[in-house]
Amino acid sequence: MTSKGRILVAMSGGIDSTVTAMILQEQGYEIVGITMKTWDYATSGGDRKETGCCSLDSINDARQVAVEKGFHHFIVDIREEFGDYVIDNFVDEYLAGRTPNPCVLCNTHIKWEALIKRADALGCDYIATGHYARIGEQDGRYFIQRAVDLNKDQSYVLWGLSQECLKRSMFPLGNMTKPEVRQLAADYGYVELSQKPESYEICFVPDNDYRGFLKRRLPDLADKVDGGTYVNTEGKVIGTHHGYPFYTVGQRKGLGKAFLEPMYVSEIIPETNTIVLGREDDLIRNRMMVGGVNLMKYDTLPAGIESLTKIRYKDTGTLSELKQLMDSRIEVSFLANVKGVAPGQSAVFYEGEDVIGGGIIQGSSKN
RNA sequence: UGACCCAUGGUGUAAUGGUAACACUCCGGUUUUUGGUACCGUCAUUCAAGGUUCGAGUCCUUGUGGGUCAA
Repeated sequence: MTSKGRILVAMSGGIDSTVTAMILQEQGYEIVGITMKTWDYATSGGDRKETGCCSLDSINDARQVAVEKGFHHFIVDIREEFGDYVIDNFVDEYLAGRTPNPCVLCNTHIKWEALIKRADALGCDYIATGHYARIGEQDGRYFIQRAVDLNKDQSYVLWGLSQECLKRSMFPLGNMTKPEVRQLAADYGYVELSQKPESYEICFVPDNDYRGFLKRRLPDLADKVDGGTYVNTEGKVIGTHHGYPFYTVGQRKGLGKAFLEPMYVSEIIPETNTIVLGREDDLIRNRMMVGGVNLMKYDTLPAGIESLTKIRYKDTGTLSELKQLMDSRIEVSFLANVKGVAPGQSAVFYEGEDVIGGGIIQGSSKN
């Protein structure tokens, strides 16, 4: 077999990772498929469903493709690490009054670490996934670039990857559109797979109800935090809520109480189980502090660098100035107002198509 | 228990005697590898009983339930 090298492909059994494997195989790589078992649906309740990145029940689908296409396939059980890290952090963050993004954590700390280790053990030069993103290189540094298909661009959730990981990662779908990928799947003979609908939820919350997940995880929580107070921006009590962990900054729906106008969660105060509600204008911010920063494109940020900063997954980004502080924090000054800056969510900095880096939002302010 | 005011969806309000409307909540959908946002949509209303009128949320009477003034 004329091989360009051995490559480890993370396969969920879904359309994207399956097509990824087949593209690379066609390009002459020797494929080693790997599927990570991160969570048991059997113990988490809810229906079985596919998800974008971690369709855990599709191990068999992945294996079948490997058999049909004639490459190796391994299953890695990382339930323990996944639980200790991603799920515990998920719960802890909500208890701290923040809004976690488990997919980012999982990519950064679980998925890629496990993949790299396996790649080494299996003698693979590269690892590949079905993410819609690209990788760029400049002055010896590697960085994520947004996908050609902006509708599917997943660069936002990949800001945490280290240089070591990036150096050895490939995203064959980064310059393709979703319709093209579907067509390819059909061309490869996987018609059913090519028509699989997209679906979405946190992979370990299959019923898409994170509040219910928290309650199942912490049986005493609901009673303990029920009956907290809503206050307005003047501090006046205007109602009661079901407990601060069940709300997120910027939230409008689900407040359970009618006010004269739309009200939004403006601030969460875990210490007193208080939620500050404000009008839409009260969500406006133009500065924020980002911690746990991972820089990709630069070793240290050029002074006064401007970036298009995203504060949530589906965000077109806001022009801003970045100022790197000593302790791996970045102070962001937005050049336009942003609304609903939620602590715990990821901030990702873009320069054109390139991801400068990212971090976790710690707090925000106005002027 | 003297006088006066009020009563409309789950909530807050609107409707010269002429098809009961708006906002918020709830629920559903679209979008989305997290949360959330945004957008679309559904359900649902005249306190009760009489009366006047071609026609009553609106006017009259009584009842009920609130509120205000009652040395």
